[in-house]
Amino acid sequence: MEPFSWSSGVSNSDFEIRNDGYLGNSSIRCGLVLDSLKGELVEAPAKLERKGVSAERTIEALKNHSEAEKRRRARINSHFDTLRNLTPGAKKMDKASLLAEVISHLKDLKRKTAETSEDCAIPKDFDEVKVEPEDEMEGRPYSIRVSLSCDYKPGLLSDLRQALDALQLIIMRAEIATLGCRMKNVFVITACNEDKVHARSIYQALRSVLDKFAVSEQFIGATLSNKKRRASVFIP
Amino acid sequence: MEPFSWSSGVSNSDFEIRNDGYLGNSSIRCGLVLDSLKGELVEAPAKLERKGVSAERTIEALKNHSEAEKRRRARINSHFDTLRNLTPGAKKMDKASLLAEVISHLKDLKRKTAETSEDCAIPKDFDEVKVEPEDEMEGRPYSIRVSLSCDYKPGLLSDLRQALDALQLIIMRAEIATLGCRMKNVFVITACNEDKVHARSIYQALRSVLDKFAVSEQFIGATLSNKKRRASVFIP
DNA sequence: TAAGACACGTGAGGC
DNA sequence: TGCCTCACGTGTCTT
Repeated sequence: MEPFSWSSGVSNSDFEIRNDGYLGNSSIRCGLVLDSLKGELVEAPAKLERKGVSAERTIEALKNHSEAEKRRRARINSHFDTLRNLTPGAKKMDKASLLAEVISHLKDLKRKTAETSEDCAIPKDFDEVKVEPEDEMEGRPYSIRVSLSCDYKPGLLSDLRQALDALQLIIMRAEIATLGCRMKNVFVITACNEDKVHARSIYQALRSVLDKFAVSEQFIGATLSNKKRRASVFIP
Repeated sequence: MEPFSWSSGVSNSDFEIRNDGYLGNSSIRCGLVLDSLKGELVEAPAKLERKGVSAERTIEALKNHSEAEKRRRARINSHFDTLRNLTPGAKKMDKASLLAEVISHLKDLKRKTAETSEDCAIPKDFDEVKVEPEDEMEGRPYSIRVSLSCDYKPGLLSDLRQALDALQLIIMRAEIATLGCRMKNVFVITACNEDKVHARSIYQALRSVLDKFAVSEQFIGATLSNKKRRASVFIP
């Protein structure tokens, strides 16, 4: 039993015809390819024999084509290499995994930059206290990032600092951004001792400081704070 | 004149032999390939005829192979699509250009994050005043980024502020980071009127403020009216 | 042996 | 027509 047959398209006469000095593109091959749908070897679609094209020109074109394709592959692969070099730990990684890694890296960086610019750039219009774990602080584990937006008030910062001191926390980093009368404050803190830092108590301590200042404002009067509030609107 | 010859390896007997039910991997092809170095069609290197392998198994293997390769290509291409989607303005871009774009984007983001973390994170050990153009501020053109590291001193910030006010500058953004006794300060500023901002005069104004405090430290012990001064510090 | 990754040469299709 | 990009099936090397 024969699974396929040579007889149909690849007869001797076929070869003789194709050997007369004029070649179609695919007549270099014998014309048998695997048809993966049918699962058998079939005759390749017959090409027109171009009567006006010489074999030399066809070979020349074919050579140019394959060389151009080679250059294209080289170009792409050099970019792959570059990516491998500037992606940490992605050396000797196959193309698919490398691309996946690059994608996640890209998303990561995008997220991080968005976060940092949100972090420090512009105080929010509304008051906010945020307490979240900070994973990437070298050395100290269990450090915590606190960010809060509020109106600027004299004495508020030192009160905040005292509140954190009372909880026996070390301030690793402090950033303050102001815009108009608004203020944004970012702390990175760890515990003095090796105890775990309790986000909830930090939040409550800071919140109560802010509340204290908010209450004091109610007695001062609304006209001043209105003016201040308006000041925060006029700059991007 | 014939540029190549069919006679050498692809005789009729060759085909008959290869049609006996046992095929080597490449015997499906006729065995003629383009040698791009010599620029002619040459006989492909002859494969061993594996006597123990049936044609069915070979076809099966070939099918599996090509399908696996298809899956691999699909995997890679889907990553290319993902990259196209999350790279701004890289829709409908060919693979090489896309990769180049991704690479420059990646470098850009890396540089930006490094800059911002250098910007704001930790005050330098040595005193420094840096004045540089800020390109990416929306709305306002000709804005300038000023960053300076120095020891924290009471009253220094308000003096800096007065110095900038004297130059008729608007403070768009102010960030302050402290670590121990050191302080880092980043301002983004533009001119009040439409005049071009002069980096040199800004630098000199800030430098003279720092110099003043450096000198005054030699005479005074810096213990005086700490709290009062600190209260007036953070208003842009 | 089998499965995976890669480079290759080729055909198709877009300007 | 020529040049370019892409998908395809294949040969080869590695695990």
